[in-house]
Amino acid sequence: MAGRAAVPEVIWARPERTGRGPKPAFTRADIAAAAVRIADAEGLDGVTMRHVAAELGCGTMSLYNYVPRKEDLYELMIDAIGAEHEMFEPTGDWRADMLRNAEETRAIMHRHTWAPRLMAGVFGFSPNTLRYLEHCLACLEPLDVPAGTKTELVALLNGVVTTYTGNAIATAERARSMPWSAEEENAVRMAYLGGQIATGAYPRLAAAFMEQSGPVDLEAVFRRALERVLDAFDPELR
Amino acid sequence: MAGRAAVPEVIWARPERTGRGPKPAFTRADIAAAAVRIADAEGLDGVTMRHVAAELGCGTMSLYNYVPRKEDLYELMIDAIGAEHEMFEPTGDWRADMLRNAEETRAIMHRHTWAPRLMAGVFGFSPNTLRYLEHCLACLEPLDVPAGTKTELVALLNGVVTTYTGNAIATAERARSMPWSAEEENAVRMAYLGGQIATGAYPRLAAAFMEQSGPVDLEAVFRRALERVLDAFDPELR
DNA sequence: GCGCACTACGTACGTTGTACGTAACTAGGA
DNA sequence: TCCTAGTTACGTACAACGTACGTAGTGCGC
Repeated sequence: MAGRAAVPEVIWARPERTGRGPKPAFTRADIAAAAVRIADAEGLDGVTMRHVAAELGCGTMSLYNYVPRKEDLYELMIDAIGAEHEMFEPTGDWRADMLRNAEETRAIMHRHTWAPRLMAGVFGFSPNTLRYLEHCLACLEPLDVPAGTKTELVALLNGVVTTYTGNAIATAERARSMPWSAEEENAVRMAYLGGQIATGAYPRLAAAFMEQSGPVDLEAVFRRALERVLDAFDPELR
Repeated sequence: MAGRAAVPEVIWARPERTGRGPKPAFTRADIAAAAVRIADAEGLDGVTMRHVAAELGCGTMSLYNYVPRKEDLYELMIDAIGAEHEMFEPTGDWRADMLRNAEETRAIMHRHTWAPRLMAGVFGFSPNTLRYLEHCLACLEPLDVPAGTKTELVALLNGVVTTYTGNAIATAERARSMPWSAEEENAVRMAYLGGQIATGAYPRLAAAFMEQSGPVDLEAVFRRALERVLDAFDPELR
């Protein structure tokens, strides 16, 4: 009975150990840690079943005892970095707390640049994701809106963080497997953009580019976006 | 001299035709259309170089004359569906216009369910992307904020649309290559979530779930998110 | 203590992106 | 006008991927 299940399966629902047979050599945490280590060092494309198995020191196919599909390995990775969230005691200032949560998410993603790409595609109700969601709801206790609105706030804020951080990181991550640097690629793209603007086909876009002096401060743009999202949920501002 | 360039390259910067040699059999539009057709019918994973070439009726490697890397094929696809934007005459009501733009983006993504996955990763300054950005800036003409703020609005709004639509679509798209339906997978995930909530480990999350009666109206959630983002940029509300 | 569920993992298959080599073709410079 | 250099076309080949399958060994529960 080695076949793969013909029915959907959530890896978190399957018990890590079922009393029978030899003791497993690794825990899920071991496997997740190995995969994260590789992704950090070599990028997400370095995370192959063979490579993770080698990192653990076991045969490739042994991995499939723990992880039925590669996608589940990704879920393990997301859950693993979810543990890096600090889950601090809420201060009573929901805005400040949520801002802190968002900044922390961003920091985690910068530590693990492959995270945005993964999070965009996975539904993700892993244990640590749930704990983080619960933590956010705790921070939002002082906010006087329906619970449903609070989850919408968390979702929207997370989405914005992922999008912004993901975009900021995407070029760097992609450049990893290329024979050129992220700066070089960026320069080429900007040169092309400049050329297009110079054609006069995009007057308003041109004006927007002329307006700014010096390079864009992505950090500030990100922070402004967060503030705006929080504004949109603040009853005192409406 | 068949080697690939050792320097970053933007496909849009390379001329489609350089007077020398035999006439190319296809245009970039042909290729993009073929790839889009396949992705619509079989999902993004169906878009392989071999498959696209077969759809065009040429040898696999001939494709590489037009598209140096597969990633560039993706850029072609994104640009192609960008042409589906309506670029209507701005009405003078920037909120209504931007709402319409966002709804249109969402509609396009629902027509091409692979789009969110692609857009998340690509920097994207394709011709049609630029035209759409210019169109948005035209719609935002009546809004009295700096041009930089306007581009931030467009970016944020687009990010929210992509995130929300992408999440809504992700499960369906993934289920395509699996032996089970999206509904089945969703049911299993929800069952797991219910079980977790029932443990009492996530009291606030549990409360949020008990609060809602019936299934979530994703459409309404999406629309509320849009309104909130627009609110956040509306000077009259601050 | 017996049997069965489980772990371990080597082998093998189908598929992917794409490097490389070769043949055919055509526009510009002589 | 012819020559030649740059293009197009595409078959072959390779390395790497996810993973199905089979077999051997292990140890818990009855």
